[in-house]
Amino acid sequence: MSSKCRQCIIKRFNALKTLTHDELEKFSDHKTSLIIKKGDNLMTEGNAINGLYCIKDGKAKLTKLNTNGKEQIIKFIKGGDILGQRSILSDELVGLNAIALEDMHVCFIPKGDIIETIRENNNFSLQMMRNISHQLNEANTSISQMAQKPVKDRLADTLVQLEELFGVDSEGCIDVVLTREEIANTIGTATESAIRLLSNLKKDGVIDLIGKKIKIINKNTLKNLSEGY
Amino acid sequence: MSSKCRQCIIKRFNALKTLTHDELEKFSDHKTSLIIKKGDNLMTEGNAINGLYCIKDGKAKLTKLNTNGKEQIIKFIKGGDILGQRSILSDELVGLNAIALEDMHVCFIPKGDIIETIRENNNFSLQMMRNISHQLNEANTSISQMAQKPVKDRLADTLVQLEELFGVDSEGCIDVVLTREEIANTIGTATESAIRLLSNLKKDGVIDLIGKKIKIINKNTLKNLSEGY
DNA sequence: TTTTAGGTATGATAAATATCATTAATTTTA
DNA sequence: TAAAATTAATGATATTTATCATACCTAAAA
Repeated sequence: MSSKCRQCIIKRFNALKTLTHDELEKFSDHKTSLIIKKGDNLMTEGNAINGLYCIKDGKAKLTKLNTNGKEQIIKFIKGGDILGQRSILSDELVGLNAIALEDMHVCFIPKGDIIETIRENNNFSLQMMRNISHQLNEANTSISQMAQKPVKDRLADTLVQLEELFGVDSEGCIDVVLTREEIANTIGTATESAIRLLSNLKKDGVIDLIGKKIKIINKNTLKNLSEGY
Repeated sequence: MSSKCRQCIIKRFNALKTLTHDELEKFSDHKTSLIIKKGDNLMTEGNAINGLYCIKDGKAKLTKLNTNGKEQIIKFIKGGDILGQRSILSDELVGLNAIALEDMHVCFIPKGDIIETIRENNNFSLQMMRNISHQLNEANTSISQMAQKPVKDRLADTLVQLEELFGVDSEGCIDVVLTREEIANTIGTATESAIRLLSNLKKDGVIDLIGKKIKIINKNTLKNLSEGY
């Protein structure tokens, strides 16, 4: 069941690709494989974390609970992604909730092994830094967009990004199932507003709505909308 | 004029404190001291960066130019801060403009020395990671607040944060001079809206406005406002 | 299968925020 | 110092977005 890290495909996509044979063996020996059910938390805001999660399969939303009780979705993750680096590196509490959008297969690698590897393998730590730095850049862009762009533009941008991240299914729909509320919580608006704007985009022939699924018909129009045109 | 890094006070505040005697000497030999005039750019969005800036003295705003042409202020920095880590670590172009809010004294340390030190001094790179990770956490919080909180709450929060960051002058005013437009660009609203809300806060006796300077009279009320009460 | 609940959709209305216009104050420049 | 330019302030109005109400649809539960 629980296979070797050395053979895991996800190590191709991230900092794990810099690991030596011995380091991979160490991770293999110490790792735990777990299944996270849809709706369950992989990480919880404010908790301590004692390891790194490697997402083998499945999708999750990273959220923050606001003082007004509303959920803000900060980011989406999928197979190949690594979770928990930020908290481990800064030695701070977890800042985000990670909630499974569908059943997930995940490996957990204990903190000790990670810290040891950071200290010993320069390429690994450099790759981690690169990753976090990239995320910081994305976050800064997000701040700017949230602060300055109207809801309609943010929705258009989010749809384009979701398609790029998750791809499309056999019918050409964005390959992730989100409730309208989750879409609203991503762009930072009321659920009804998100629904209304989606309906408008459908009416204009820019997207199609098939149940919960969304199909982008005219990506260029969406891209223009996201920049305010 | 251009003193030794070893004696520089700012090394106490950040990753530089982990440097060895020899590393500090190396930095000292290669560094350039420069003076940035108020309004000048220290870094420019989209440019490559070939070193790290240590802020010895002065204040700057870190901004992003939106597609609609508006400036969004992402962060403020001051003496003791380091600039450019993110771009150097991720080997990406600079993501933010750094614009001096007053005349600044800055040291520039070439990229080569930084990369070398990252590879050789584990504590240094760990400290850098810690810093970036912390910034990422702050950025995520910012996203959530921008997306979910009304302008009034964001203004209240910003005022509290500015006072915590820059402290107060001899008259008890927040010790940084910002135009109303810059305040608006920080919280992501129209200049007139920011002005109006500041006027309201003054009318309610929560703050005082003395020219461009702002004095917080009731910090608790501001903190409550920032959480929507 | 009927019932129930959660999610989606849409109208009506209220509240928040932006824009436009104008004046006043302040700072910069000549 | 006077004139010009920038910044601040405030009213009037338009636009955006949220909230409330209700209906409809879909999927799970009894």
